Amino acid sequence: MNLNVNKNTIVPVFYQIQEQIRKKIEREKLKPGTQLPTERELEAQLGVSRVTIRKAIRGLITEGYCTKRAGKGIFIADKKIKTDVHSLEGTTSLFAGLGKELETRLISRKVINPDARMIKYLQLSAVEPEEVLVLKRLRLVDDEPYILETTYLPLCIFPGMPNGDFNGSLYQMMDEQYGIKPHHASGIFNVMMSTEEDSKLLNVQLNTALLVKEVTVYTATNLPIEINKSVFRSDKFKFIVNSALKE
Amino acid sequence: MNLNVNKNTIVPVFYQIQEQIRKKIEREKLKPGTQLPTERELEAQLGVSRVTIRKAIRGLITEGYCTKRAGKGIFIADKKIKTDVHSLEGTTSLFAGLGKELETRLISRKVINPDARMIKYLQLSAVEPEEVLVLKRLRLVDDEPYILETTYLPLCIFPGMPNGDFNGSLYQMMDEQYGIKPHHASGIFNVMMSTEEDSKLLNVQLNTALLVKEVTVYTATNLPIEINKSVFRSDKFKFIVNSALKE
DNA sequence: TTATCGAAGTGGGTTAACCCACTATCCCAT
DNA sequence: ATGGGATAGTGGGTTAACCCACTTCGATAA
Repeated sequence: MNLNVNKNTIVPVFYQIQEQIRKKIEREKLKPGTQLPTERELEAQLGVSRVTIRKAIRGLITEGYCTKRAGKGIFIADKKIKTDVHSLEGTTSLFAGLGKELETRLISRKVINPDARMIKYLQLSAVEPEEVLVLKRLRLVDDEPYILETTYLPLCIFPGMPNGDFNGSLYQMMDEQYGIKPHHASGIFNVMMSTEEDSKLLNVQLNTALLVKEVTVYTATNLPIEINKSVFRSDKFKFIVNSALKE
Repeated sequence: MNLNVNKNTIVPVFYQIQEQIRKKIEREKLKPGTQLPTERELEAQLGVSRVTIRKAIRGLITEGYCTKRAGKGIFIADKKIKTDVHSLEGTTSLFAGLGKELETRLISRKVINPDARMIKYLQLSAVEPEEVLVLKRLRLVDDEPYILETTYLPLCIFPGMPNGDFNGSLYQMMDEQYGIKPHHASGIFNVMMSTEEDSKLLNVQLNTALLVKEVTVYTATNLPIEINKSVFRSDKFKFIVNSALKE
């Protein structure tokens, strides 16, 4: 690996290692898919403790440069997919555009009574709120999970929806079966650490940094039709921003 | 603090602690500004090692729930500012709208020869590229750093710019002195770990997760006038997304 | 009174050692 | 030939101990 460490400096050892590996990846001296030496090998080669090695790698994982898998090893991550932070219907069509085949796997479907937050964003009746269909779907490419998407759909707008087949494009289904077209959306974008469930489904280590986009989707007439929470693996995505400055 | 830990489970101890504190913050049982017990106190109270405590807190810091300061302690972070991922000119006006006084501190100004990336994005001459003014500016509120902004301005468009005063709104200056108005922008949005310089300037620990927006700004006639790289403290900001779906 | 220094307390970094869960492989019994 | 189980190797988690840098604040000295 050709790394070296200077202990007679204020710069933390874990940081020195992290930066050297990062630079090798950026300069493409380490290519996607390459396996790094094992933690115990790096420990011996560099003469530092395993804890320090792991601290160095953890930062690289947060930024999406590396992935780890217990029992297997540490690997250089593939290049990130650029996705537009705006385009929502993109999820299905984005991957088609990239020539990648997107698989959608339904994790769970249930009908629930909405909480205060959903009532507010979906503009449901405060007195007798309609039920909401909650879909949790995993988006995968080549059997590797990319996005965990949770969708909240008011049943008053989509009656009979709970019996649908959710392995295709949801927006196509809305259009074909209900004549409803999503038009615009607003919401927030943030960083979170993976929970146990996220980790299992997205096949990442517990407590990995993930990117979350949570938006309310409206029709052209400003009728809210969906709350969409998408959790993106940070080693798989970077986000494109296209802004028009306000007047 | 009223935390407890169960060691007879597969769920990692650090994660149990992290989740309990997170929930207390979300339920507002722990309010912004509150100081948490010291690492050594938590260690004693919970009967776990200090390393485990620190691992738990680190996740909360990445998500922006907590901040730490050597010599001082661990604190619950203030609520995040919601900022529109679109509006660029916002930086100065956003804070005005929030009733917060934004201070801009010039960190460095230099004139450089652009590299290949800048030539491409600023559409400079490939043969004899014009020089570029690089401004690094820190944006602060109440003496607390919020954003580290690096701006690349082609001197062919802004002659004489290097002698300006950069403690106000840059876009106002462009308009008043050069008659140039930013109109739209495009670029990427991502997560990164703080470098040594970032950490010092933004007053966060080395290797803290930060949010980066890097865009090229254009006039209404599609003339590129600026590359803007803004590094946001993840404990200070969440980002608003407003999308119009494409046809 | 004021400036300075140092002690105490905070988080930051590192180590060596240990046990566990997950993965792959290989060998053996069927 | 094949299924199953032991085994070795990977990362995941945790501990106790140590030293360091930064902050605070009080005691001391000018």
